[in-house]
Amino acid sequence: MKTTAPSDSPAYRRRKADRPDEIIAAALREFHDRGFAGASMARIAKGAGVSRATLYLYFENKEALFLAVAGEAMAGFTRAASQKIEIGDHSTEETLRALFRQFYRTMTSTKNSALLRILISEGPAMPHLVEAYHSQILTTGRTLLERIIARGIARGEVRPGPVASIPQILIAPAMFYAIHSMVFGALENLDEDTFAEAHLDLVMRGIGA
Amino acid sequence: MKTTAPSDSPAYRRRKADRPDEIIAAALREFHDRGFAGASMARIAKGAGVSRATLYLYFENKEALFLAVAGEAMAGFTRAASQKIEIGDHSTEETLRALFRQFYRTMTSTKNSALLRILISEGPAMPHLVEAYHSQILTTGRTLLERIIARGIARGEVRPGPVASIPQILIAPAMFYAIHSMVFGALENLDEDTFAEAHLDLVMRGIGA
DNA sequence: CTCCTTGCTGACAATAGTGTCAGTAATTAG
DNA sequence: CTAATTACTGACACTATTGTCAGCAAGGAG
Repeated sequence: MKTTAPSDSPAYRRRKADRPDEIIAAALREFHDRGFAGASMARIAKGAGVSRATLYLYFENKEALFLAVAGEAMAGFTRAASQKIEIGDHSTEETLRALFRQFYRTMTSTKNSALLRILISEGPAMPHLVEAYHSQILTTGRTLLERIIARGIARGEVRPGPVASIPQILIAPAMFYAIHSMVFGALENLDEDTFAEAHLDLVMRGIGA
Repeated sequence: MKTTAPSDSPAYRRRKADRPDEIIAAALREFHDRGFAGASMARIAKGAGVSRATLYLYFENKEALFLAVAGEAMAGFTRAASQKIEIGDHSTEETLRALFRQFYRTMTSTKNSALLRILISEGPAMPHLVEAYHSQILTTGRTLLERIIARGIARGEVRPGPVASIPQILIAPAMFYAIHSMVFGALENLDEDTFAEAHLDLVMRGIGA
């Protein structure tokens, strides 16, 4: 009783070009919700609107699909980041404000919070993934912050001190926020703007000259 | 050829009192390494030196064991925390220094970093666990920070401002540190003392009057 | 319209894991 | 030393999931 005429409206369409992205999108959701071990290829297939066997047509196995998902999320992250954060001729405060804003917006997108969760939960079992994230994202962000701080010191806007040697600490509140809303978002919603403002205030007073 | 005389040295000992703790300890390792779905009751049993069936003698099923593990970790956390952090008559800086030190020491213990990882990865599937953590630990910590800040303001050591309304942000760097070493510890080791010092410096300048 | 290529699927092992149970043997009581 | 108790185990049934493969049918080529 599904179709009046069996020959009309084919059971499936051939869409070789679109499949990988659709599968990756469905897989991202599943891995995000259930982690690597808990994810089921059957559910991913259903989410992507294909049969389970099709997954193996495009990805060698579950782990290959997982790495494709993570790689895609990382690519998206760096793509979004490199767009806006070029250091212009603004003050240190304005530069950091723009950087943080970008960071908050990026980290609260499902895609990147999923990447973060995945990294934390599956890290021990996937050292090459951790390594990739570390070299592709962390070191980039670190040198960026270093440049901003060095410039701030040169301009007399930033005071040299222990913080300057560990620039990563400046974005810690943003990561805290991301994780907090990821885990406790349902129970207690920290307002993003308020938090971001407090973050910038803390940092600017904390490192200001 | 295992034993010369079969009747000597029994195949197992009955140790009803010690089993639960040993099982929970083995389970903590397994859940930490593999997450809930990835954990295997067989490996936990082997780690605890008992047969798999014995686990079901003490815990109804995998989830019950998991909740026992998480509950134990939380109890240990609050036990350790409530010991030291009573607010004495020290300056705000000294109070925060002691609090942070306690926090760094606590969070880098395997037990609590495991709890954190578990919470992040299994949170969506275990809302009651998230709720328990939130009410037992987060709110306690929050009110503690609030008291410290309020006292600091009253004394003129702390400046009122946006940070004062979101006291959680003060421990964000410590959580950042915990997660960073959890995920990237093998690749890049942030020195705990250096980081803690920068943390305190950032916070004290950030909120100081 | 007919044939051919190939994207896609349903069905098939094979494996790994959970939870159960009757029975064994370690320990205690008498 | 004997009997009763019960902590503990090995083996079983069952389910869920992964990865494979021969064959069907969608859609272009001629």
